[in-house]
Amino acid sequence: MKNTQSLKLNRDFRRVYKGASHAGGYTVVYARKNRYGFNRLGLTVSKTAGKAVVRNRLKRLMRESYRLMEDDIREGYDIIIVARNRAVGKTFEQIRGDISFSLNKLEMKK
RNA sequence: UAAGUAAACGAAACGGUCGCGCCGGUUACUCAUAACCGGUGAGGAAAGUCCGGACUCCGAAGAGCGUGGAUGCCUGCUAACGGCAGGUGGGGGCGACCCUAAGGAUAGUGCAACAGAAAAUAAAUGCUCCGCAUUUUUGCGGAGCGAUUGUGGAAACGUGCGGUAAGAGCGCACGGGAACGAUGGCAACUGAAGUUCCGUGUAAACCCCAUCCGGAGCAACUUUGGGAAUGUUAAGCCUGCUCGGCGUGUUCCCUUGAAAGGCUUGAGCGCGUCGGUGACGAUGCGUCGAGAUAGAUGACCGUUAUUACAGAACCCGGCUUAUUGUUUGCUUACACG
RNA sequence: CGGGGUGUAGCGCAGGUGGUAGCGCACUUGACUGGGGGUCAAGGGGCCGCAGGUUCAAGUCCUGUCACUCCGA
Repeated sequence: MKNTQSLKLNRDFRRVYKGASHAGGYTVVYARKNRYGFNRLGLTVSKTAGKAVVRNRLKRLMRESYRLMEDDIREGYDIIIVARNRAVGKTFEQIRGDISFSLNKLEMKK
């Protein structure tokens, strides 16, 4: 993704969790403004969601959803997408629509 | 056709648009990096982490010992193994075929509930004979005996006949078991003829015997700083030598965060040939097929008949577990020829 | 990567030295009360996570396996 880095450190995650959030049907989206000129994306899937294959599948769907709407998102924010356990087995369109709705609610779209 | 049994193979393919990790090339840039082009990119179990190794460190990892651990029929294969192959003994199945921790109970110790006379140096109820007492019934004492008796998983080799006062492998016939044993086999084992003998089970109870094992693990481990003190012994540079300097060595203090290596060419893979019943070995030719670091394989669409279990994190050989499809050999039953 | 623990009645736990598995709460029935609560009495409920083995006999011993959970690097 051309204008986005991945969010890695635990202290960064804890900082973002204090920011704005919106819970959708399958995901929860957190966002907080950062000091950089680009976005940072963190993905979280709980261990209770399933085995490694299931968790990787969810992360890929979430990353692909973000990639396709990256151009419409305002820059300079840290964003975390957390998958809820009920998202297991859902299609790409369901996940993408859920994330898009949450980002609109957070007024992250340009 | 049905049921069963043993194996083998596969784990989607092709195309289009967007996107990701690594490698190579070109261009731009001081570098980091960016763009473009090309190549490459998860499994049969990658899983569980149950064994064995490689590798690294622990001063050395060589030998011995063990109130430690593991293994446990034999022979072989292998780097090694608790794995595999072939066989032996035992067990299951009508059969194809399958299962098997399978050394030692005359080295010693322990345990065997309940029931039963008795659960391991057998004798309670009893049976027979003798003596004494007693009207009889019977009682007491002595000697002999191991047949009988609700039990029990297991009861003193089994059945029959003889024999005897009563009895008893006491003797005989048939059968069973143990030790020795010809033959065959590298061995486990086999076990002819014959001889001797016949009081249980449990070692996945302690134990004995034989064999093997040093410990920890890639978050292993290695490299990459600053300052001070000490020393000039060895190697290197400044010089041909000495001295001196740099650097190196040792010790202490600060920094506890980061980067790089380890990281993929290996007991490798494919196809032949030869040896072996086989596991496997030898050899010829060809070939390079992931290497990330919050962890790369995704989204949408088309065609064909199409998906279950499931995602590498140092590597390799096994084992176990999860799970899908196809094919083949064989067995049994039924029907037809 | 390495190490440990747990699984037994609806729930929480004993029993781990082989010999027919218990305790508390809960549940059912009855009695006391006009009724409820409470108390008392009686009772039901288990193949001890699963599979196989050793043994006369396994919750207990052995092997494999599944799930949950904790600790260390």
